[in-house]
Amino acid sequence: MSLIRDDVSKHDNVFDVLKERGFIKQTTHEDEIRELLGKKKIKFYIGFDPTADSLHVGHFMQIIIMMYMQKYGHTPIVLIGGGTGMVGDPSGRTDMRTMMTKDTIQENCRQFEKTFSRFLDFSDGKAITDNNANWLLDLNYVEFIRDIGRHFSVNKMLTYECYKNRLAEGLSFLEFNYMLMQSYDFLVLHKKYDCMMQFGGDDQWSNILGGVDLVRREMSDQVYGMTFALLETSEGIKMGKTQKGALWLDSKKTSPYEFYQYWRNVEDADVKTCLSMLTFLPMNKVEELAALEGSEINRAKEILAFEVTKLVHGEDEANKAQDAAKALFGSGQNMDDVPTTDMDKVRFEGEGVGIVNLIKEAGLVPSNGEGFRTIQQGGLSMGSGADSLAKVTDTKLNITLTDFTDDSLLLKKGKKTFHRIQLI
RNA sequence: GGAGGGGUUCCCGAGUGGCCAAAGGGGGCAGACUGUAAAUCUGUUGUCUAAGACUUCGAAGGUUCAAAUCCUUCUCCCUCCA
Repeated sequence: MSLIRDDVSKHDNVFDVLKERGFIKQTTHEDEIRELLGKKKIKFYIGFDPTADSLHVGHFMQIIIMMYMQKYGHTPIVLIGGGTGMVGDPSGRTDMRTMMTKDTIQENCRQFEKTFSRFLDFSDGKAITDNNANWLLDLNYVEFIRDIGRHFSVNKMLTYECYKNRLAEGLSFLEFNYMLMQSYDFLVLHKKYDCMMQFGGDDQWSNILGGVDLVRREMSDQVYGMTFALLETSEGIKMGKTQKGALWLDSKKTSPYEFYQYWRNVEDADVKTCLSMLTFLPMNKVEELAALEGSEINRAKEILAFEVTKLVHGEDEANKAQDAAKALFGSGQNMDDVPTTDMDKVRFEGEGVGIVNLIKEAGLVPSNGEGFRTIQQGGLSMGSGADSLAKVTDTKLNITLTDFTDDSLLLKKGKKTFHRIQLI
C-alpha cells in the first residue's frame, strides 16, 4: 500500500511527475531517461551514508523520490554506505569529516533500515537494501587501483567543482578516493541487480557522473544519473537546519511538535516548494494553496505542517502537534500535547523554586545567564493557559504551588516557545 | 625533510604586557512592528549559588605585581621548496 494517493499527478510517467514537482536538477540524458522510465520498470539506487544515527529532512526528500519511483513500478535500491561511510564524502564540505568507528557506523545503518521500512514497501523484492560494506571492505587495494583507478583521471577530477574549495583548504587522499568508491558502487549494483540509474542530491553530480562513466568503460553499458534540487529556502540556505542542529525524522531527536512547528513557520516564499516536494497533495491543490496572499497563506502553512508531520510521524502525532499548536496560538483548549516537563510537587511547597532555575530545568534556556537576560528583557511570561499569560519581571521570583492551576503552569519564552510544567 | 606563516569566545575576525570576558561582522536570543511570515529598528550574547566570584584566547610549563599578548617545550593547520 502506497502512502501516495493516486490523484497526486495527472502524468503517467514518473519522470514527468518528478519534473512537475520541481525535483529534477540535472540529468545525464534527459530524453533517454524519460523514455526509459516511461517504458520499462527499472532498478535505481540512492546511497545514504550513515553519518548520524537518524535521518534528517534532506534524506527524507530522497525517500520521497524513491516512493514516487516505487509507486510507478520501479524498484528502489537503498544503498547504505557502510563502506563509504568509513571514508566520508568531501563534496560540499569545507572541512574533513570526523572519522567514525565501525561500531557507530553499523548501529547507524541499523537505524536507517528501520526508518526506510516505514516508507517503502520491501515485500516481494519491490525494494532492495544493500550495503556497500559488503564489497568495499574486502577490496584488494592493488587490484582496485589497477581495475578501477586506471579509469579515473586526476587532472579531470581536480577540475570538478566539488573539489575546488577543498584544494585551498586541504583534501586528503582518503577523501579524494571517495568518488572512486561511489563510482564502484554503481558498477557493482549494475552487475548485481542490473541497476540502471543512480539518483542523488545535486552535490552528488560528479560522483554520479563518475559511476556512469565507469560502467560504460568497464562494461560498455549505458546507465544514467539524475540529481535533485536540494531543499533550500528562497535565500539559498539549506532547509531543515534548526538551532539545535538538523531537523531529524526520529521523534526522540526532534519531537513531532517541534517538527510541526518548523514547517508551520517556513517563509511565505518557501511554501510552494515545500508543499510540492514534501507532501503528496495534487499539484493543482499545491498551486491553489501557494497562491494565497497575506495572512491567508497561514492556512497553507498549517496544511503543509500537518501533511509533512503526518507522513513522518503518523496521523496521531500530527493531530497532537496540531492540537498543541491550536491551544497555544489559537483558540484550542487541549493543552495535553504541549511540550511538558513533569516535576515533583514537593519541590514547590514552602519557598518554592526560583524562576530562573525552573526555566533552565524545563529547557527553555540553556544557562542561568540566558534565563536572567530573558526575564530582564521581558521575554518570559507565565499563566494557566495561552490567553492568561502575565509577564514575569522579577528574576528572583519563586514559583510555589499557588502559581499552578490544576497542577499545571504554562511558560512562554519569546514569541512562540511554550512549555508546560506539570506537577506529579 | 627544509624555509616561512598561523591556531582568539557559536562562526569569521581584530587585539601584541595592565583600561580584555576580549573591537567589528555574521549567527543566536529578547523587545517593538506583524500573519506563529519576511524586512526593519533597538537591546543583548562565557559560567555560576547574580553580590560578587570563577573559568576562557591550541596544550603544558616559565618570566612578571600583572600575560590572549614575552620566553621554553609540545601539538595541529596553511604556503613555498623536496
